[in-house]
Amino acid sequence: MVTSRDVARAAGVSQTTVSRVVRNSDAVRPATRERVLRAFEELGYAPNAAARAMKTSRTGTIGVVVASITNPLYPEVVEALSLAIERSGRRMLLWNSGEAGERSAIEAIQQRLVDGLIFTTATLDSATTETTLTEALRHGSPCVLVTRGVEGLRCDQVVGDNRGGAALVVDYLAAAGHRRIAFVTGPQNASTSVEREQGFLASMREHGIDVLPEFLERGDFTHDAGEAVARRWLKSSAPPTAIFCANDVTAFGVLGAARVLGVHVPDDLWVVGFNDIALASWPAFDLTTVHLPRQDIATRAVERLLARIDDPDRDVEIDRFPARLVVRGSTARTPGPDPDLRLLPGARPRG
Amino acid sequence: MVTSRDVARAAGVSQTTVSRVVRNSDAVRPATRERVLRAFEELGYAPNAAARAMKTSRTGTIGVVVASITNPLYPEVVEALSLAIERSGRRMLLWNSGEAGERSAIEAIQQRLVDGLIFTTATLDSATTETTLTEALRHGSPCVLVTRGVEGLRCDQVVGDNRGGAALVVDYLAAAGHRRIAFVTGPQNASTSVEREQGFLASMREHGIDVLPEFLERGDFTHDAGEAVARRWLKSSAPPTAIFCANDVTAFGVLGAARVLGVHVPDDLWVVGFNDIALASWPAFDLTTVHLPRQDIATRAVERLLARIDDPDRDVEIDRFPARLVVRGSTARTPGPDPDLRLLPGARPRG
DNA sequence: CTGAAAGCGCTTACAG
DNA sequence: CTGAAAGCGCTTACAG
Repeated sequence: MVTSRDVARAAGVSQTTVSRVVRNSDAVRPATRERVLRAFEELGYAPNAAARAMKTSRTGTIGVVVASITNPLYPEVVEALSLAIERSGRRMLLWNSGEAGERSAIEAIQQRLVDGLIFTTATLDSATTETTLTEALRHGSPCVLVTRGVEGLRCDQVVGDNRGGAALVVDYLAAAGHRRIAFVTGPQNASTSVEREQGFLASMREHGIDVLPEFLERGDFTHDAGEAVARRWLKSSAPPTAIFCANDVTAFGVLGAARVLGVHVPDDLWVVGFNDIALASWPAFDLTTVHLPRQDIATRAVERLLARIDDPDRDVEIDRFPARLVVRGSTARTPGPDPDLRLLPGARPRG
Repeated sequence: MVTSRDVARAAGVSQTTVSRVVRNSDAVRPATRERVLRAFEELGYAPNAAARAMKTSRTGTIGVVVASITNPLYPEVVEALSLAIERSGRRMLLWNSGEAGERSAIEAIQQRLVDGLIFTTATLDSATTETTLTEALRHGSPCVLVTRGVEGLRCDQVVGDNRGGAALVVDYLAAAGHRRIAFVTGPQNASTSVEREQGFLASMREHGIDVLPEFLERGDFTHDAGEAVARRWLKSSAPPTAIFCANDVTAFGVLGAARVLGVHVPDDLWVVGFNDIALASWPAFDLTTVHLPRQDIATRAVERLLARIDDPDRDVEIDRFPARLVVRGSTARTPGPDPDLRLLPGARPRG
């Protein structure tokens, strides 16, 4: 390995000067800098990251914890985060395995392998019980929650307006005359699922539409859950006229079931998702859904984390980004009772 | 920060002994170990990763370079790799941004931020021109190529049998009586695309089927490319009866175009992909495709990398895993001229 | 503008 | 079984 000492010898300067050139200090004479840079080239020098981290107690690495990268939402979240992290001149260490990944990430921050952690899949039990996350927060480790939040947790959080987004969907369906509206939730420990369900229920109440108990089903954010639930509903004697899913992937499963059973979308059934992932706009799905500004959320999350790393004692902040309805072919594009909905999807105020 | 020195003081032992307990050395009396472990708990000690890395010149971190995590193949590749990396007790640093990511990764290995690198998206120009990859190899940095290879490069490579997989598809289509077979390639600098095209052309020749020039189209592995090409073909006066795509995502685009144009699959058109990603089995696509053993490939790649890290001078090895045809609803499941194909997909020998 | 020296928090011979 | 000491490769006051 080539060290700064080797470079110093080759350039005929002290190791201190080499270090100054590496860090772009201006306290170096141009001619000296030149000589040192030439020695860099010749020897193929690269400063040792571990040594640097030890002195500065900064690694330049940000950890990101994801429950499952194969859920198609997360590649988009990870891409947005990695872009923001890269723009800040840092690197991304990724953990992919849910519970185990979270534990391993917490360990990493305690070992100072990363400067901070971004959790994309926090679970709601962190609000009340001791988890690896609460433990990390107690130790003062810089953490930010993104996408999924935990109300009441002393931790920076950057999320979307899930209740508002769900309400937009109900407004839209109700305005089009739907009454038999079914809802498929996600995991009960995900804030996204819980808040979307709350938004759905509250908005249905506001519109004076009953939620039939059999039209409220527990899902788990997977394609198969959506397919299974929809099969049951669509084969029943009194199926829903619209199915709203707590995420897009579940809605894809619903569309799959409809196709298999010969139920025509949107003539016989409207389907709505949540997240507006890239696949939603593919013609195979052409899914009406709720859009969240993913890149803005990711960028803000990284900003918050860097601020927290700089000043561990700053006040905790919660950012909530607005949702927007995106109307596509899985619901009728043709004018319903309220044509404004078509023209300004998501622009219509609630209530 | 709590250091091993703090723990030593609290436990009334030397810092050396603390280090021994951390590394699970057996040269510590059980009673002493107990006392030290208690001090760990009390103080919340975690060994500093940078200090350890500096002494051992091992970081326990493996870098993975991906061109685009939002191409649905790569979450599956990354998941398989991360599982294998985690099983080896190491961590994964992920770069997501193609060219820039590759450069940043190479920098990281030179700074000894990672012990080795896995490239999932090597480009063929590395065979002949100087790239960041060839530079890294020249410096003796441990690298492995997975999924995409570069023939003639002095680097461990773990890939699938792309030519053989493409031939399985042609065998299958030809046996079913197809003659008007079109092919959509991927990027010309990806070995997967090039080899699948070569396999397609060679097998078509073997079967004595002409490849019409207008039925060989350059794609780029994206959904939109598949959709655009298929729209053109399907609107022409003499469309193909089967479209074989160099990857699944392109085939999804073809299926989307068929749906939009009212072309029935598989009655009027057969569609075949390559990779067998999870989405291929969703009812929206139900895509016949070529399966590669992704987890086996990933596990082998990590093995090769760890071996290379241990012994930088060992011989370069190329592993090529067999492909298997998976027949689904985008091609007729009903018996064609050769019913064996249905019963033993992929089991039929070539030639 | 430049350099000698201390020290970041570990691991690892070495000596006992 | 235990500890004192050297040293991994940097950064950063400090002195000149």
